[in-house]
Amino acid sequence: MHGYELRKQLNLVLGSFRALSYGSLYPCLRALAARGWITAAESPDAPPHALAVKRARIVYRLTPEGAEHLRAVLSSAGPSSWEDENFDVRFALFGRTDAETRLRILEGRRTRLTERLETIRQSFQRTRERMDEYTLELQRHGLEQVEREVRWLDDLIDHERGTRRARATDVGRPADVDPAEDALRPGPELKERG
Amino acid sequence: MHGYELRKQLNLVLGSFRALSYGSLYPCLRALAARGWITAAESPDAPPHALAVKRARIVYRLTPEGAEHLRAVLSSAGPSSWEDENFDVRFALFGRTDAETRLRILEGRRTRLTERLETIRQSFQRTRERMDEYTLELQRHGLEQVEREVRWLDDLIDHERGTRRARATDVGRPADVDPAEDALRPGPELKERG
DNA sequence: GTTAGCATGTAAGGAGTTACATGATTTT
DNA sequence: AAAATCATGTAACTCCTTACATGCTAAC
Repeated sequence: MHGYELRKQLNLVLGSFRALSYGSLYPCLRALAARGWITAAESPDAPPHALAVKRARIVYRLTPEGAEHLRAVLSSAGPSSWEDENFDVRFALFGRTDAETRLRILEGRRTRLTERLETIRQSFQRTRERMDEYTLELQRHGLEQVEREVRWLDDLIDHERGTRRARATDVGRPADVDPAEDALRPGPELKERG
Repeated sequence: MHGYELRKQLNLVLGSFRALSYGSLYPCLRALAARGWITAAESPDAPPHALAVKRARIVYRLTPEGAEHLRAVLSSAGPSSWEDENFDVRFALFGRTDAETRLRILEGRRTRLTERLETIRQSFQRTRERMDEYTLELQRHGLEQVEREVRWLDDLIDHERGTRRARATDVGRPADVDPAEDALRPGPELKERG
C-alpha cells in the first residue's frame, strides 16, 4: 500500500482516537524501510481512469523480517502494551493477537488502572478540604471515568476467559506477566539510526 | 510562592490529570517574568528549621499587569477554552470564573463534543462492515465515553442555570459565543520573545 | 480553466519530557 | 556518614503538528 492511501485507511479505522499527519507518516515509513522491515518500491500501477501516471506512487510491502518483528510485537504483553499511549492501538490489533496475549494485556491494563485509582483516591482524601467545589467535581468525574474503564475491562476479561473455556479456577488471579517480555516493545519507529 | 513549592501544589491539585516537570516549569516562570506578568525576587525567607539559608529561593509574585491578564484570560470563553487541551484546566479554575463565562465554556464544550459524536458515528457507519469485533468494541466504548461526558456537561449546565435564577426561557439555546473573544486565549506562555 | 483531490516530501516549531548538574539541608 | 528532600536550572531529545513546496489528475 502507498503512503497516501495508508493514511486514509488508518485515519478511518483509528481516526476517532488516533490521527496521523503526513509529516509523521512519511518519515516513519522511511525509518521502517531503513530498518529493513518494509520495502519501498516505485509503482507505475495504473489508477482507474489514467492512461499514464507520471507521479510514481511508492508502494510499501512488509519484508519477512518485518513480518517476524510484527509477530513478535503482537505477542508481547509487557508494560508498554497497557500504558495510555499504546493500549488503544494494541487493542485495535487484538484481531491479530493470540488469546493468551490478549488476556495478559487486558489484565495488565486493569492493574495499571486500579493503581491509578488508588493514587487519585489518596490525593482526593489529602486535598479535599482545601479545594473548591469545581476542582472537587472534576476529580470526582475523573475518578468515575477510570472506575467505568475498569468495569469495561472486567467485562472484556470475562469474555476472553469465557471464549477460552479453560482455567475456570483462575478468576481473580493477578496479571502474572514477565516484565522481560517488554524488551520487544512496539516503541517509536521514527529513529534514523539502526 | 517559589517554583519547587508551586509544582508540588500544582501536582497535588491537578496531578491526577495534568502533571508538570521542572524542565517546563522553570522556563515557563522565567517567560512569564520576561513578559512582566510576574516578578522574580530572591528571598532569604527562613524555612522552619534553618538558621541561615544559603540557597536563595526565588519567590514569584503576580504583578498588576499579570493580575489583569489573568482576569482577562479567566473571563474569555472562546474555542480554546473548551478544547481538550485546555478545558480541564479552565474548569479547575471555575472557582475564580464568573457565572456567565462558566456557562459559555460549558456550552462550548458540549457543542464541541456533540460535533465529535457526529464524526465518530459517521465513521462508525461507514466502516462497520470492514472491522473486526475488537476494533468495533473500541469504537463503541469511545462513543459511550463521549456520550457520558455530554450528559455530565448537561448536568453541570443545568446546575449553573439553576444557581443563576435568571434566563429561565433560555434553556436549549445554542452557545452564542463571539469567536473574537478568543483573542485573549491562555495559550502557551513558554515563548522567549515578548 | 479552475477548483478539488491525489501523492510525496521538507522545515520549522510546539510543548513538553528525561536526565543531568549543582549544591544546601534534614533525617536516619 | 549516607540517604532523602529541598531547590534551581540546562541540554538533549521525543514525537508530533502546521505550513509549505511540488506537481500530477479528475471533476465541475
